Amino acid sequence: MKKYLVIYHDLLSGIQTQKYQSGELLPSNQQLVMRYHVSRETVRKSMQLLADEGYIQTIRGKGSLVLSTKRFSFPVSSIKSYKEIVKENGMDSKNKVIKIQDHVLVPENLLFGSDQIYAQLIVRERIVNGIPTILDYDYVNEDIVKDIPVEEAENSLFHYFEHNLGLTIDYAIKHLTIENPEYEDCNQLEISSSVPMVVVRSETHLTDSRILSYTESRHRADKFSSVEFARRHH
Amino acid sequence: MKKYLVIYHDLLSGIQTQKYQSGELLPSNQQLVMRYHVSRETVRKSMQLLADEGYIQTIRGKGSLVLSTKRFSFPVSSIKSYKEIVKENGMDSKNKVIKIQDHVLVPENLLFGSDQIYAQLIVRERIVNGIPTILDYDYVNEDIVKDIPVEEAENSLFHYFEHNLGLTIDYAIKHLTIENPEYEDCNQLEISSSVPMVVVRSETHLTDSRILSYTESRHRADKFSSVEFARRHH
DNA sequence: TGAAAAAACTTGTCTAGTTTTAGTTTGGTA
DNA sequence: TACCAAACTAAAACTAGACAAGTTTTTTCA
Repeated sequence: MKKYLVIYHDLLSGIQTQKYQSGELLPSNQQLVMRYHVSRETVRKSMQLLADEGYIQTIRGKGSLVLSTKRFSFPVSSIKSYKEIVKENGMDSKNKVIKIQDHVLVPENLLFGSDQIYAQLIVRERIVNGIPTILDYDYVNEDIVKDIPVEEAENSLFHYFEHNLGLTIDYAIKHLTIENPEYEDCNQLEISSSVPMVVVRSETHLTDSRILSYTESRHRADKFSSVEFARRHH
Repeated sequence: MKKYLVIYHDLLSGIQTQKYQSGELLPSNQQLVMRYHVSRETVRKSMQLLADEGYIQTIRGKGSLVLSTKRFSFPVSSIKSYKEIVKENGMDSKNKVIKIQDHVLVPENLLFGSDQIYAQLIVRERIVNGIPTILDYDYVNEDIVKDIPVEEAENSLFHYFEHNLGLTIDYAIKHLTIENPEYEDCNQLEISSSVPMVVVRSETHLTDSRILSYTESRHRADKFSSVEFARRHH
């Protein structure tokens, strides 16, 4: 693995296990240079990543301050699989595949101007702490992935793409709106039509910019919560 | 200004003015090294910023691809003043100060566990395309900023903090939830109580990690739209 | 002419330094 | 004791290279 990622992951797990507690300083760049036998630029690359993601705040002349750890959230501005979110937040969650359908045209309202393609549709329900909370519609580009096994969809599509197929997911564009529930929402999630839905529509891309999938994620608004970290560039 | 930011801003404005169109490649690292008389690492830092923010996709062996430009949005995962958003999106918008009040305790539900502080409260209404859309409650830390002039609040608080007071805003943590409207929401925004509200509560920090302000931003959900770019780190 | 090899570019990672900027500590002086 | 300046520490920005790993173009030769 790349050196700067090794250091990044070491420090991150140190923060997550509270070896480095919030309010404390991380080891200085120079200390890490000696510990890992790398150049300072490499150490700084790791720090940059941690700072971008809101884990630390570097202060010139002082050191790198560990910020207070994040609270539970559905992340809008990072790419994580549902499995990863559940794991990070220690949630009790189940994943139910409702439907898998081959060779479906991706609906117009998910395309945002891109070309229309055929995809494999996977509909899933996320049950968080016993409550059906999210309905997910994944349209996976059939030029890239074919015949997704049900048990993989039940587990994690991202994990299947990355580990079994060797694909590298790189970036996504997400649109978030609030909408009235459809019949399907009320029916599947067992809610009244007065509960609004948070709808996140996204395009997921590979490193070569090809579109891997379109996703529509429909959340009960009353169970929706998102925490975002943002940094200002001057 | 820092060299890498000069290059970053040059390239960004080139993308925004369509001098570099989406689907095309930016000038190569080497070309930029010669054009700006800087080292390659400096050029790469600029590219890194553009890639992080979703403007380009770098492809090894090929170059830096310009991605399709973003559509209108209220950004959740970046720190921008309302003024900046309006400008970027060419919106017609008015800003009305409703109330300014000194020495107010910041409400518990905005603190997320931080210590309680006294602040100057500024309540504002954002009128987008003639429709009252957003209610903003800003609680500005009175240890840092005192006596904000009404005309500055009418214009842009961020601009006042950064340009008049020389403060450097650095990062923010934002919590997004969907809630039922309060009486004040319906009254000020002239909406029925059946329109849900998108509520964004945030802490804004300075470079030294001190909290500059707490903000509660209440949006009519039917007028809310957010586009986010997310990159996966491997 | 066609295929393979080589050259020329591209970005990615890393090194080992220098100079600048900004806090912290400390020690002397009024 | 209060305060200022100097010394110290640590990160920020930058430089000038090296080599790797891809892509594209050109050349070579069978």
